[in-house]
Amino acid sequence: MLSQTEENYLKALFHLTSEIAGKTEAGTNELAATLNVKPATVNDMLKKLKKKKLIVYEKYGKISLTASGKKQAIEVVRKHRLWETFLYEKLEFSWDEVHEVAEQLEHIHSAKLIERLEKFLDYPEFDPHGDVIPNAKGELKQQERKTLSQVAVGKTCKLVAVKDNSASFLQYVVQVGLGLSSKIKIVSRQKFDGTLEIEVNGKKSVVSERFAENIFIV
Amino acid sequence: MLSQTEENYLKALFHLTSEIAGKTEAGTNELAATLNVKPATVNDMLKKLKKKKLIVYEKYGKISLTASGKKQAIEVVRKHRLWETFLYEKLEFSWDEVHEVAEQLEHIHSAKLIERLEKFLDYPEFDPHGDVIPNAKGELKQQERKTLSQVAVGKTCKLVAVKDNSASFLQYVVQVGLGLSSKIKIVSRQKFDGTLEIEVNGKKSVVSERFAENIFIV
DNA sequence: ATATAAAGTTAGGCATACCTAACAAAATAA
DNA sequence: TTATTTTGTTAGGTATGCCTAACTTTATAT
Repeated sequence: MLSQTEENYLKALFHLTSEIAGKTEAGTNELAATLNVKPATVNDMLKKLKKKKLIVYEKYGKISLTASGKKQAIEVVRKHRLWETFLYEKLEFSWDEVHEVAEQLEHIHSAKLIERLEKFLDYPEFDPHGDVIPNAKGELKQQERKTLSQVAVGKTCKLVAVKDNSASFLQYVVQVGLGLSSKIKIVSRQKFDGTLEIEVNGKKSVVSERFAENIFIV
Repeated sequence: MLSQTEENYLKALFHLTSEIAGKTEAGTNELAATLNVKPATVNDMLKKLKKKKLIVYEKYGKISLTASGKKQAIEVVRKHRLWETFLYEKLEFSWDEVHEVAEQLEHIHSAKLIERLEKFLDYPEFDPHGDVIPNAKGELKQQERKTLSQVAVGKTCKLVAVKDNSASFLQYVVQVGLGLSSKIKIVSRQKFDGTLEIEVNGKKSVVSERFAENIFIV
């Protein structure tokens, strides 16, 4: 049985290596930043997780999940999203309140509890944030993703991944105020070259069609 | 914020010093047995809890909860019993499955969660075991207890406390197969002297009226 | 009243999960 | 290509919560 901490490491690795499309490996510092601990602490845990065959990792190398590690990470994600759905739909929590409590609830160990909770919620497919809830077999229905370039003017969508992985592109993404789960509103589109005006957290930006083709949204 | 372990110590102390009527203090070994740890471990924790002013305790002395400690213990009990009710009523857990999972759920920290859960369950007064659920203020409605001698023939009741605290009596109680929460069925009563025939876990015993007057039931 | 048993305490250890400080390797920039 | 920055590692330390073994105090029994 994994500790809460181990589960959190696996979950963070899962998000770092699969939600941002294309990236299949993560680094020590990156993981440390995600978990709000120091790189030295992560290093300790990497050795432990490797010994348990939950990650693939060599000294000074990149980190990725093994099949076993990924399976357990997805189970945690599944629990998290089911609990978020419960809090939102049954206990009338607001969109922004569910996450923190679900962070705790996701670590409750009981297969029957999750099975029954899922049934009680009538087998939801998406959590309150629109993220896919993995099924009991750990299958993550691939969200059919469109790119930002395909969204109609006036619509709002959510960033779920980026296609290009280069530093220059990612820095650009950050500069526009975007990140995973950012809500993007399409303000206007130029017929000439597909240039978009978008709005993110009240801030408007103009981006090229090529940029938009590299943003996966839902 | 208390750790899960600290919460478990307070909860155990609460049960040891208030559920068995009359007893207001507990001992190190007793607490160790309840928590399935060694007395030395309990000793460490006692120092910690004392420093936090959650318990009253002197070296080689008996242990009891301070007002603050009791309040926090009751909060844990409240959470536990609300979760048990949720599992039983909403997720169709059986009577004997709820406890283990509630042991985990009771440690989730979120005032709003418990508030909303209680509302969702429509402010239940008793958990699936018939135990009183403390309200949000930590008030434990005193269960009006009858004694075993007042129960009608054919009825089944639950032992919640004993009146007499002597070793001879308690040993007798154990000998009859009774303990806290035992279910007792009244098989027959002699008109002559109130002698009862009772059934506990399928085992029948004959006890005197005086014995029955010393057993609190619900 | 004293011997024995039970209850409680202390010292020293261990694993987990965190830290800082110093260092080593790899990536980036001049 | 060498200097610098970034990234990653190691060693040694901390607090929590558990342990065993040895000891002390209190309670019980003769």
